[in-house]
This record gives sequence, C-alpha cells and structure tokens, in this order.
Amino acid sequence: MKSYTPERHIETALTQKDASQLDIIELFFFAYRDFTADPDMILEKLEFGRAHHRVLYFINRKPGMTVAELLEVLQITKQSLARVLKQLIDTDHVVQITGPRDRRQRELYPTPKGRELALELAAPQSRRITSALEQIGDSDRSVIEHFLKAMVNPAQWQQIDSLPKAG
Amino acid sequence: MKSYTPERHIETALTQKDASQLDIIELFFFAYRDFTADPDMILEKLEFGRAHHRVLYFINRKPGMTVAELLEVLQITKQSLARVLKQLIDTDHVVQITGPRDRRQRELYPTPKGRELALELAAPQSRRITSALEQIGDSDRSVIEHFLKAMVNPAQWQQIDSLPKAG
DNA sequence: AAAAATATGTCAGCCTTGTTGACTTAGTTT
DNA sequence: AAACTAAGTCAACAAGGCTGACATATTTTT
Repeated sequence: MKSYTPERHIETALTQKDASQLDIIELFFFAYRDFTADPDMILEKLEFGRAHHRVLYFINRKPGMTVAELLEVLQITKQSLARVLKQLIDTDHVVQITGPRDRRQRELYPTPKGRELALELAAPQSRRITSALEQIGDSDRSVIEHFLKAMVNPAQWQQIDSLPKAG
Repeated sequence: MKSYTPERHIETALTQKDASQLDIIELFFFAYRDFTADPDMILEKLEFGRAHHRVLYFINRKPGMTVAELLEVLQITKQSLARVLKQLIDTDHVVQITGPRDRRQRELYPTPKGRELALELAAPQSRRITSALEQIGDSDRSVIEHFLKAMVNPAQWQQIDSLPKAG
C-alpha cells in the first residue's frame, strides 16, 4: 500500500542553476543511444550483440591485433572477450593466426565476410554523422573532433592515435 | 589446435577510404565510455548501476514524472524499471506519490538524498564537459549542442525539449 | 637445462540489466 | 456494470559483464 500522505520530497526540477552542462549531458546520452541503435538492428538478425560489434570493429581497424591488445582497447576481461570472439571465429568473420615472431600470440584478422559486416555496420553510423555535420555546417567538423577527443581521458589518446588514419 | 597455414584473411586496415567518418565513430565510442566511467565509480560504492543513474537523473530533471513517462524516455520495459526503481525507493532516494488527478498514477519525486546523489553524479560529467569546452574555445558550445541534437532521431527531440531549461 | 614468466584458452559459477508473457489490483471512463 | 488503463508482480530467460583457478604452449631468464 502506497502512502497517501506526501513524504518529504522535492518538486523543483534540477536545472543548470544546480549543475552546469546538464543540457550536454542529456544530449550526449540521447545521441549515443540513437547512434548505437542503428547497428544494433543489423546485429540482431545475426544474433550478435554490441560486444561483437566492438570486437569486429577494432579487428578491422587494426588487423593483426593480438588478444592482449584487444583486451586493452576494450577494457574487458579475457573471459568476456572469449565468448564473443569464439562466436566471430565460428561464424567465419574473424580468423586467428599464430604470431610469426612469438608463437604464443594469436594475431586477429577479419575475413572478407567480417570486413563486409564491419562496413555494413559502419554505414548507418557514418550516414548519421554526415547528416549531423551537414546540419551544422561542414566547416565545424574539426570542432567536433577536438571536442570529442577532449572528452576522452588523455591516458587513452595514445590508443586513438595508434589507429590508422585516412589511407 | 590452431592452424599454422594462414586462412584467407584481410591484412589491410579499414580506413576512411572504405567508410567515411570512422574517426568520429571511434571518438564517439571512447568519449562516451570515459564520460560514463566517472559516475560508474560513485555508483559502485552504493551498489547501484548505470540503470539507477538514468532513472534518478530523469526523476530529478522532471519531478512528478509518472512511471509510464519514465518508461517512454528510457525505452525499457516495466519489469526492467521495476527492479531499479524499487531499490531507489527502498534506499530513500525516490518517493512515489499517488497522482492527485488520477489516483492510478504514481508521481515520482526525488528525496533530498536523491537530489544530492544526482548532483554528485552530475559533477564529474559537468567537469569533463567544461574542460573539453575550454579546450576547444567556449564560443563553440552551440556547435556542440547542435551537432549532438542532430545526432538524435528527430522523433525524440520532443523528449529533449520537454526537459526544463536553465532556471 | 631448469625455472620463471608470458600469452592464451578454458572451466565453473556469479551478477546486472535487459527481455517476454501472463496475471492482479486499483481506479477511471464509458 | 463493463471496459479500459496505470501500475505492480510472478516466473523464466538471455546477453554480456565479472572473478578465481587452472592448463597449455612458448619464450625469457637464471
């Protein structure tokens, strides 16, 4: 049974007076949610999840990555990775090749099938970004890039910079 | 046993040649991850998760929201909400008050304790955004706001616009 | 050569946060 | 009185995280 007598509660909304940047906080939340929703729909048909997407993405961005490197980028545990990686290998999206220098290592590469899926997943996200950039004027592209990078912990900039730039 | 003979695999990295906007795609991923990591650390101590954060956030932003409204904003099911909402109520962060117009409804309000936690969670996120804006020059604030809004599905703009603006 | 360290894989079990479907209760509308 | 609506609840399930412990192959150090 719910109380009918009002307990001590707050009726005034939290606003920018109380905490700055609330507008960007919630825009960031909504933007990211919709940004991930597009690939989620494609993944669903394949019975994959967001975890598969991230793994496949980075293997495509840096073919030959080892398991340890991937764990560092994703910041998850070996066991969490193992499951999704196994599925990507079993479905022929990714292959492991014994490291030529160090035979303990497993270099991870996309197959043509895996590359194709990565591109398919990137397409709607690229479209969304392109459209958003058009709406604000393409000249502001670098503002967006700088802002997003500034939102990342400097300790991780090295990871971003290690990914291949435009060919 | 892993194969020593290389299967058909792709060694070239996926770059902007293949899919546009890859740089922003990954910056967005890293930025959002670090953005959510700050409050996650605070939540952990309270044995709350990101789900509690989102619920608490919106109840603070729009006190008096009904359960149905909250479900629409969060886009989760009633059962998913029920669990975290119950915990927030049990720990005296949120109270439910029988709707004055329609007694079937439960209006959701933060308690002082709930307001305090919401502010505590917003603080590091605000700091991160403020710092990022300073790095790009504060004049570009509206560019960021417009970009992020353009990244959201127009169907959801109404939800964003319904939240209280600066007091 | 032996010992230690490293890279990966694997087993078993757990938690959170999401899901669906079915049903109840209370209150409102027709 | 009947139908609809808002919310709560029960049971069962899944994805994707986690920990700890241990196995195997390989490389590095002593």
